Amino acid sequence: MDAALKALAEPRRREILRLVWMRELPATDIADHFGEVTRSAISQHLAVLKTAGLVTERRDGTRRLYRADRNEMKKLRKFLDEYWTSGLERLRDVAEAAQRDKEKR
Amino acid sequence: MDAALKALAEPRRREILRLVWMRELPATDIADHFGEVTRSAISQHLAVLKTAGLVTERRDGTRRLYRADRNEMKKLRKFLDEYWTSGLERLRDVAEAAQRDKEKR
DNA sequence: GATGAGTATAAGCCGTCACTTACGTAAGCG
DNA sequence: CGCTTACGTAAGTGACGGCTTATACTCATC
Repeated sequence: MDAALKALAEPRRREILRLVWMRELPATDIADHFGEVTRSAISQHLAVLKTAGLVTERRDGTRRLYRADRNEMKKLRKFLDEYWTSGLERLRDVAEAAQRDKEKR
Repeated sequence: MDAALKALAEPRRREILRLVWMRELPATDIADHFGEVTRSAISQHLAVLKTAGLVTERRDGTRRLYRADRNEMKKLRKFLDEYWTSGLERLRDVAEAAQRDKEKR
């Protein structure tokens, strides 16, 4: 989850993710979309996305086809929705704060 | 939106955000929660979160009280939900890909 | 098996980032 | 007014991240 958020923090990776959101695309086509950057750079971004689980890779001959893993994105969304409000740690922190307040009085 | 995602990529900032999710908290109390890091570091994290709009600051005497801006988080969620599927650019890309396919044949 | 297309990986550069230490500032209090 | 409390800000450092250039890999084709 940490890796996914980090991966999304990079604008170029978000753009890639969008490109392969609805269809598979070979690395070259993805790279072509970014005129001002090397294929190598894109390849590295793809590696990051793949490691983060946000993208899947399928080989077809010499080509590698990438596609967004929408399910992983769904998990991320769920994480973002629930993380802040998840119970146990929440309660512990409230207790700690109350303790501090008490001590100060 | 870019700033918000970048801010969330840092685990410590997510933890801070969780601490001030349901209640205001002065900077010192937040810093105390992280035994292994300096107050200064936390202060800098708070600045990042504030710049990203994820947190609001309210002054009370010498203290500064922080609280999560839940509305901003909502906006972020919406962005994450819609970005990949937003129409126009999507269609343009599909057209481009089709063009490439055609040229290669 | 040599050649070429499609792609990853290695090495190195440079900017950014999280961190610490040191200092500055502003509000309350004696 | 001095002192303390609660904080931010400046400066410096080490690590990391994205980039390029150069090299290696892998699969099809001849």
